[in-house]
Amino acid sequence: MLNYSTSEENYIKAIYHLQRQDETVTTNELANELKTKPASVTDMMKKLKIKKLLHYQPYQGFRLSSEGCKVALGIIRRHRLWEYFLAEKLKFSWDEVHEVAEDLEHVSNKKLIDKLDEFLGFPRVDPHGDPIPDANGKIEISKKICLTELPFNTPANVSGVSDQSSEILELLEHKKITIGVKLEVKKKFDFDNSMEVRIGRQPAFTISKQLAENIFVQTP
Amino acid sequence: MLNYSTSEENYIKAIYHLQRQDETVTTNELANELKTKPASVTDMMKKLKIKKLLHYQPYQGFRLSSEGCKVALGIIRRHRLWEYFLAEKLKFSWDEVHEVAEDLEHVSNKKLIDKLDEFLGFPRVDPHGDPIPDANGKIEISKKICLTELPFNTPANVSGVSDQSSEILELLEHKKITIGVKLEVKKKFDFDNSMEVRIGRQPAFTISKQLAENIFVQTP
DNA sequence: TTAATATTTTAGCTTTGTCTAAAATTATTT
DNA sequence: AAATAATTTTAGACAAAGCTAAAATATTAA
Repeated sequence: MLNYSTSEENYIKAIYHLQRQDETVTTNELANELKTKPASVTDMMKKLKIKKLLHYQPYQGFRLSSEGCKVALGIIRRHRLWEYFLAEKLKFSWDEVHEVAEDLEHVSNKKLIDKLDEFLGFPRVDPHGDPIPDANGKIEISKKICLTELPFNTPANVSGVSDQSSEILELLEHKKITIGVKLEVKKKFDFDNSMEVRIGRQPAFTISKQLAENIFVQTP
Repeated sequence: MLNYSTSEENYIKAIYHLQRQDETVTTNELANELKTKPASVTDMMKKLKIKKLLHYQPYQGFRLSSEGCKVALGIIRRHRLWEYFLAEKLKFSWDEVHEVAEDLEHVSNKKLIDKLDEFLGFPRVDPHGDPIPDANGKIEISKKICLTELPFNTPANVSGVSDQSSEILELLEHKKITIGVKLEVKKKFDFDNSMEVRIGRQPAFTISKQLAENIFVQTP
């Protein structure tokens, strides 16, 4: 596996994330994501095409090649392991880890990352509930859905919240809803769209439509 | 505290280490240390002078300003804390940590480093026995001397070995001489320059001239 | 104290990654 | 289907950090 510059890595990672939703990524989308200019994107795309990391025909958008995907998964593995380390060991709060991991992820020493993985006990998800690729780049693809879309009686793990205000965190803490907790939906009420959910075997309790809309879960 | 590029940081760090021995650092010395060319050094010196990180008159060599020293100590703090982490937590061996820390040291997030320091229990020396500057840049200046120069009956901590061959490591392991161990010299023999040393209160034992020449110690 | 040698600096070129402005292409409307 | 609008690419510049070769300065030696 070759070595790529920080800039190249940031482009590869951004394309990987953007092409999840859409089929092919456009120049403007990527420029917007990376807070750069379309002309810079085109320059880099030419470079990454030569390195065989992506498929790209002028004016037709681009997507990662299988080699490009492998590289992206390596970067994401590093990013998420560092996020886990920062939250779990250094006691960074949930919303701080991403920014710091953005820098750490570019230190690409395979032995370092594999030993870090081992030290952390081979975690399978990062502090936001996103899956961590293993040393071979394998990743558990479990789609993140909104709690409002979870069918009845289907256990799912809480994997994140979209709003990160202190107000919502206060409420989540009170209701003992934290990342990784296993939830299932028992009832929904059409009147106000509130729902009753249950954590494990504990008694069910009610959460509002507003809260449910901000909670994301993953089914294994 | 401003932010500096990886390249600038490498120059600052190298000057810091070189000016320990000598008073003023020369272009050739620095080029040699950084495996670069004298012309590149001159370019960077002009840049660092403008940033007030060093004192420099053309053809007269250079030394760090007090601001430059502060920056250097920050880099060294990061480097040595990561070295400690790699050795202590990730179980990297002694001679592997330096190279990996060379990359990690450039991630300059103050909160990250201070939390790492706390997580590690505020270690005072790195795995080579070199002191770690604290969050304010204070460093315990204890000179590293060769075991052959240590006066009789003066306890000192083993802080490193110059040779790192497997042969010497085997011998050190056998004699239970590891980094941090407190030693004192009891006797020297002029015939072969061998010496008798003692670890703590244990019985004294003999080490050869060749071995003593490769062991460095620090007096508190 | 000149002359020869070594060191340091300058000048000019290269690469990487960015930018702006203009040209080319694609998409949308009328 | 042509005209307008939006997107994308090209062309040309710039800053950072490096290099080589030549010029300038210091040092050493005769």
